[in-house]
Amino acid sequence: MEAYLGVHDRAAHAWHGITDRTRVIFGPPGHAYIYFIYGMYDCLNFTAEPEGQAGAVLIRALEPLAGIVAMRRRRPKAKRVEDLANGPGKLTLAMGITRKLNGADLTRGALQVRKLREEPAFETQVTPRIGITHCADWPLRFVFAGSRFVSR
DNA sequence: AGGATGATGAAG
DNA sequence: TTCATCATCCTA
Repeated sequence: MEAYLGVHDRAAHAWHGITDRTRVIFGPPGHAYIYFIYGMYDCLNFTAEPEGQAGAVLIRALEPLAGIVAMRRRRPKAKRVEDLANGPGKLTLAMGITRKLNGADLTRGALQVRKLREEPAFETQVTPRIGITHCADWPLRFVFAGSRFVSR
């Protein structure tokens, strides 16, 4: 995952201020911000700041723990389980997440974030963000060190 | 290394 | 109304 900080972060969509697109980033925390990119892909973020402030976390990858058969069906090009959701566009494809869920409350409804059943077996490592041009060296990317499921 | 593919925001 | 840009993925 990667953090995007808001109006002072040139790499963040919220850098432009409140627009039709960025409205939910300025809304209450715990909601889904989903945007369309490169004419083809949706990317999933969680809003993470109080209402009125901008800040969100881009979910770049995940380790499939359930629903793997359905994920394989949605991503026939992925041969290995590691390739099902090891990128922000791949992740939304594998999960069947689209912009229809933009603004959804993550504490209830179709798309929910739950606590892990057990603590992850990895250390969290902080690195620069990837795939951007502005502020690319800011240490705002958080990965499980050594996990086979992180994005490139 | 380059193409697919279209919304977004800013400028004119 | 145009234009550059883009928090990507895939094939080569």
